Amino acid sequence: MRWSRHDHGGHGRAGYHHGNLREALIEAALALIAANGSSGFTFAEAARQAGVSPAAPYRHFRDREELLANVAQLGFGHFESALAAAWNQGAPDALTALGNIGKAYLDFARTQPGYYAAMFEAGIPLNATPALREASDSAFSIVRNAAEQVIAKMPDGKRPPTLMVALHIWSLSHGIASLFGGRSAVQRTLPMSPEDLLEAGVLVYLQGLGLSKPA
Amino acid sequence: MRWSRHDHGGHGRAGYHHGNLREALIEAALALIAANGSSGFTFAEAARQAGVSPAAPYRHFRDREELLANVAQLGFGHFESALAAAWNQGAPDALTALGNIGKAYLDFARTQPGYYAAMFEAGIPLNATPALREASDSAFSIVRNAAEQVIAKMPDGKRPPTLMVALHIWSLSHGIASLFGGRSAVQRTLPMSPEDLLEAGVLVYLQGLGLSKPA
DNA sequence: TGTACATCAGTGAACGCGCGTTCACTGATGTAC
DNA sequence: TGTACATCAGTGAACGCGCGTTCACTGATGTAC
Repeated sequence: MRWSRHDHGGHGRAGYHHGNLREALIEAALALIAANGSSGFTFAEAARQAGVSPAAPYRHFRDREELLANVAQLGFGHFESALAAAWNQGAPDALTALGNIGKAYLDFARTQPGYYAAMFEAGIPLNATPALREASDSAFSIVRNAAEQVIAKMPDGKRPPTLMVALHIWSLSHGIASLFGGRSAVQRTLPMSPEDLLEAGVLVYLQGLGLSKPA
Repeated sequence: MRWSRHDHGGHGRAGYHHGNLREALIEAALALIAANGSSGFTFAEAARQAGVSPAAPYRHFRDREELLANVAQLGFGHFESALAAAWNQGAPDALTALGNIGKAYLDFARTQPGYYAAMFEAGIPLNATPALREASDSAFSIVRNAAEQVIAKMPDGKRPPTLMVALHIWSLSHGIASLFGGRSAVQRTLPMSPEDLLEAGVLVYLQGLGLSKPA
């Protein structure tokens, strides 16, 4: 956290102006959502954590929902990066890399519960903002692109629709994350890790498409 | 809605005792959740809709969460019935019947948004109540049993673990329902219906297991 | 470089609201005799 | 069949609370000249 240039050392805010309030509010919201779920976040509490009066947030966000939408949008950005890193341009091979995307999905749900809840559980419509929709689409396009490259290796006549495959992978990952990942309250107990469950599911699915892992 | 025996015709409640308050509160909660999401339900409003003072619900539920847990439990009961009906004892054949379970899953999410949200989105831990856990387990066992019967037709050495298959089907259904089903706020637009997406996914998956639909 | 001034990003007090929960109470119901 | 009484399932008033939001305001910043 950075304060305005009038900060006089470690005593917290010194200046009248915060200097970084917008980001501080987003961080506070993130922490609150991670701790208490998406409904356990209030505008007032976020202001309090940022060390600012309850009216101050209105200089930066129209209302509570606009702040939430911003958190979700940022979340999709990080999500996209995480998925892209997992894909790693298809290395070592497309099938393995696609599996890594699934693992990254679960990993994100677990390690970024604040973002994840804002993105998928807060009830914010994806088209609340054009930017939000774009961020979400970009993240999805990583999966779509991965599916495309996996499919490209199939014999010509047997290629399934890219979008469908991408949606299946996404949905399976999302379902497993929702039901067993995160430390969501639903928590059904499992005889295997969510990661293993997902990996096995993706393998079976790809086999059904006529693909199997290279030895 | 039935009132106490002191009801004197269509004028609403007449007696001092409601006679059916517990059920009326559950119905009110259900309607509120369906209309406003799981967080848009309050104890006070439920009491109001049941035509009763705000203190009355405490005669039947310890607190808001206990009422929610009851709604979720009832929901799992209806869910189980719906899945069992879709399975229809494996008719006409196990593979088709398994697909029908998936469709019933989506159908339930869409037509019973109140129950669905209480069950999966309200953040009620499954072990809030032993009865809740049991209701949830019973519903899942329908899928597990269906998977078992599908697998039973496979050649001896190639049978995958029943539980794993059941979890994959459940997860894929749940993921599609969460992302594209219901009239949830996440609503990504699709080039196909959620039902078709799920059916295709299940088919590919089963093919990956070495099964294909009988002609 | 200095000064006047517009703009920006905060303050803090106040509002109305609805919520969850409690309390002593009371009307209605059911049961023992 | 009637009466006394325990129990049950409501009432309604009140509480403290935190929220979202507004308002007129003011200190700090940046810019024109």
